[in-house]
Amino acid sequence: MEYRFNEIEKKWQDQWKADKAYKVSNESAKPKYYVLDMFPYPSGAGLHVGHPLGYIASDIYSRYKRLKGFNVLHPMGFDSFGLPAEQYAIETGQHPAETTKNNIATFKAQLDKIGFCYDWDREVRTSDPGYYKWTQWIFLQLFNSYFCNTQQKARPITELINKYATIGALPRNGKPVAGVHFTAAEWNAYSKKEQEDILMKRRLAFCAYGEVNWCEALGTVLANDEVVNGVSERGGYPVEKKKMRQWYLRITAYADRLLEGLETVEFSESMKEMQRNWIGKSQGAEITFKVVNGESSMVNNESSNSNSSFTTHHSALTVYTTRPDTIFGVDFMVVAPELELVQQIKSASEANAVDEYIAYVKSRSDVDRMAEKKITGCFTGAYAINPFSQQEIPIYISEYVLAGYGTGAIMAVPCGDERDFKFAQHFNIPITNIIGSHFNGEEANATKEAVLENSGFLNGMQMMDASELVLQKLEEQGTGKRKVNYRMRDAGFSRQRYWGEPFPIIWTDGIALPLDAEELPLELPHVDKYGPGPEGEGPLANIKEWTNISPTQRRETSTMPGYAGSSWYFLRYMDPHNTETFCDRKASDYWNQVDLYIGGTEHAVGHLLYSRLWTKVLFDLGLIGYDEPFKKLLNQGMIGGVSEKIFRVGANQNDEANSFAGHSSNSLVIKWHLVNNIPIILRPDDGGDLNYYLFSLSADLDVDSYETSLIRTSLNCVDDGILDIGKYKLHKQENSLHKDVSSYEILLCKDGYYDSKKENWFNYEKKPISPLSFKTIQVPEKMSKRYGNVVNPDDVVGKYGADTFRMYEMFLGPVEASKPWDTKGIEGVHRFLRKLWRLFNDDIKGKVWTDEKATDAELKILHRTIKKIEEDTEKFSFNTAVSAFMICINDLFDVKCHKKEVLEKILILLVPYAPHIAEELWQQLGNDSSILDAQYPTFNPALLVESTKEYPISINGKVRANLSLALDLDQKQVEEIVLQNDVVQKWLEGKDPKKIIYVKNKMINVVV
RNA sequence: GCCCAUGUGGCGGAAUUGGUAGACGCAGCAGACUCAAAAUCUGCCAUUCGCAAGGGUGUGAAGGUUCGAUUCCUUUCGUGGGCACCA
Repeated sequence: MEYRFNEIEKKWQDQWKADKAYKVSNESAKPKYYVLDMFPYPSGAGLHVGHPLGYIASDIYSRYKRLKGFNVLHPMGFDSFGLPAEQYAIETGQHPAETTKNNIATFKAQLDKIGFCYDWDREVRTSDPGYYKWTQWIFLQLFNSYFCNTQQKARPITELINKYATIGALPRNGKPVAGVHFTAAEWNAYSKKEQEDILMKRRLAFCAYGEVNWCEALGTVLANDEVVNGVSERGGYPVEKKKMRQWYLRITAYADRLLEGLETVEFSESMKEMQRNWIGKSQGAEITFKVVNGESSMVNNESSNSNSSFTTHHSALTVYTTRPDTIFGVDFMVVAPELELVQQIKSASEANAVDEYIAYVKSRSDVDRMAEKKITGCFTGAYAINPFSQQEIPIYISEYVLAGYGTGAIMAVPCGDERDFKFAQHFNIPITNIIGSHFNGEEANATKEAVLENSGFLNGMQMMDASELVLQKLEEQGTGKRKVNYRMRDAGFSRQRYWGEPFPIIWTDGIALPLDAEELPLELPHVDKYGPGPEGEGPLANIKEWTNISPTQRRETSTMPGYAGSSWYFLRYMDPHNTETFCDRKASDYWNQVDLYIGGTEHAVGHLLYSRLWTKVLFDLGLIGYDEPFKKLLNQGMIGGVSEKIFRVGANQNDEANSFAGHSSNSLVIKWHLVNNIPIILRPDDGGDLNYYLFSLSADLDVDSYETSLIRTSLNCVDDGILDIGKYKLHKQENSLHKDVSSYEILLCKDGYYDSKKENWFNYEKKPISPLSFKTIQVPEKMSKRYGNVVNPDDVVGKYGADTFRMYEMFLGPVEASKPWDTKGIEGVHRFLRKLWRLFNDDIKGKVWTDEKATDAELKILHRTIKKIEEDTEKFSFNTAVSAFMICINDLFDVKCHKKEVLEKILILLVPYAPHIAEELWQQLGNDSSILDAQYPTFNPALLVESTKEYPISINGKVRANLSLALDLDQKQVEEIVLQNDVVQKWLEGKDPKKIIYVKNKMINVVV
């Protein structure tokens, strides 16, 4: 009987489904274990072989834990709201709900073929009304909460209202500031709208006008982490700054707790570091400088509610610095051009220049700014007064200072800051050196270890100590205070799109009123057109009857971003069908934190921070019992694709007269399609006729002198690294604008080696080459439909079976490592499974397993394997576990062991990795119950105890001999035996050894 | 520029945490079985000198600590990832 994996896998997948073998209960006497995968976005392209890597790892661990006696929750679902479905809808008119449904069906079919142990009864889809009802509900909890600074946690907003109505909002010390502080009486006298506006500034989900990343092409705003290098992460469209009313989550309030929480979870160091960088906490000081205007036209306006934190009059300029110790080195000030303050301090004589400069800055997009980092700026005509030296310091504006960070203004210390230094040079501002020889006048030196000079009362002090003293003085004078700053901004939470959760908010007379919980879910209305609405609003604004409830009531027309649904999905799995609450407290208490979370690093700052935030808020409000969602995070690497590339040769740089000379590499693409006899040059296989190449060009062509570039072929045209020219021509014909390919010549080139860095060939060796065999060049590249290098797991599973596929993906290397997919090695894993099969069944003889008693040697093989597999699985070292299985089967073959006593234990070890074959052979051994619930074998150390050890004997650290010695020998006995050894004698050359090192059970080293 | 990883045969990768470098697999070579192929099995497989016995060299590079270093330290180079006018 042979190993017919297709039949076996189908049979058991059906059986397990019928038996509900993966059904998980919330009631169990067993200890719980929660294994979670980052659920996929169901894209139209389906799964490729890279996706399941993490799923396989989590599946192995889940099954392992189950065998170990745990009640294991291992669910799967779909993050099914999002941009691509909507883009597709715009293009094709198909409703996102429809395409999403189809895509999910494809995904599920693909996943099921791999044999995962998901409890599909717990599946969640973020776009289901039954699911997003609770996303909306949690949003309302955020809306109805504020962050209490004394308790450092979220509290119901009603508590704040109570406080305002009874005691008001008064400063803890200092004078009340208008617009910020008020008494209870004042509060009670405010209009409803005024009260709501004040409350909005405290809500955890709030609405505000702010600069957002507006993407015109996508017709929506994007969160900071969705913008990469000034363009949208999805699609790569330009992004501009725009002031709009947006919803936000007040994640900045949780900055400290998000940082502290990292200490309590097992994430990789790099992952934690990324989150820390994103939060970007820094400690420093806010220092207030008095401002004098050049023409002394002092302004005296009330402070505005801009994003600067000005609380005093505009006769002052507050800056944020992490280096208060450099206060005497301040040679100028720089204010962000966007700040309103600029208008108030600019002097009459400079006003024109200032306005011109501001107009210039506005004209520049983020992309421009990043592309060319020019030094630009403009003097305002105003001066600031140094609070210690009382010196007048000129105030400039420049785009290098960001309005959104700190106070939007800096004190510039050119001797200690590179940017300040360059700015000073550019505008010829004299530089004060406060760090003596540390500053060479050529470039700034940001040292923290200098002794201060030219620094008034700080002279002679270490910078570190000076910081503290300056802070104290500032506080005494009331001109500054300690201040912690964060780079992180509040998270933009609205999108001008259709395919997302609608906000359960109705605008009434400009007040955002939440829906009642009973009115949820607020379902997405049906639309016919997905185009944007008027004035930058989303498609929902086009449906008047839905949007305009009454003359005074209007629905919110933006929808929630992609990360809304994924911020809490791990909770819904615990209690997916509950219609009363998002997740019953009993269920979330039972399953508690996710014990193991597996997913890619691409979500390091987005999804992980947001779900950590939501968890903390839910915890603060007493809705769940823990404030970190994920106990341990394992990052799987990305499996990349490999593109099969060939060379195209362009113009000969030296020979103008050549038939294809004179084309720049840019025009090559076109020329290649248009001009006859432009060669595609392929790296040829070994063997064949070198002259063919020279002959066909009838010239002594040196490829090195030509522009060469790599072009992709399609995987379909390549078999085992050899290009099929016929298929390739056909492929080109189908995909080319110019259907006539008859003129394309494919030529051979001398062999050489390929330098991937320079994308060029070097060092041609004169090897004979074959005119008929064309090797392609394999270049690792992202797996993408566009590149034609996608490998579908269905194909691999069809050819080798799910068990082989699972084990092979693990065998490729450590799960955390990124690597390109390469099908070549899969044969080895497949051979292993067939070999395992032959321990039970012979192709000719049929059943070969026996009931005989196992020998000690056989038990030793078994228990060595139990130990190794268990250890490796525990530490997620799945690649070495697979190799341990191979060693075990090889060993059992060597001793011809076909004994059930040994084999059935091996099968249990194998279940997590290759469940189908394990179950099949388990049943063949005569077991009635499923192997999925078998008991994990226990390792018996007694069986592996050895009495002797084959020691390597080294002389001066180099192994020269091996010697089998009893383990209970002491140093002296060992020395005697070792010295009698012939090889040792030879190396000693009659001398006495200086020293003999004997490490029990390890090695022996003789020092001569 | 800053931060974090990482570097081992033709290839993917092992190495019990300082103790026989290259497990396991792929590819390759030689052989067995077969009319043949597939499948399977056996042997070889870092490099170099040597008929062999046996030596030399070798974990990106250069130093150091140690009886002994892929592992620890210093310097340096390459690759990958993250952040990037964040004051």
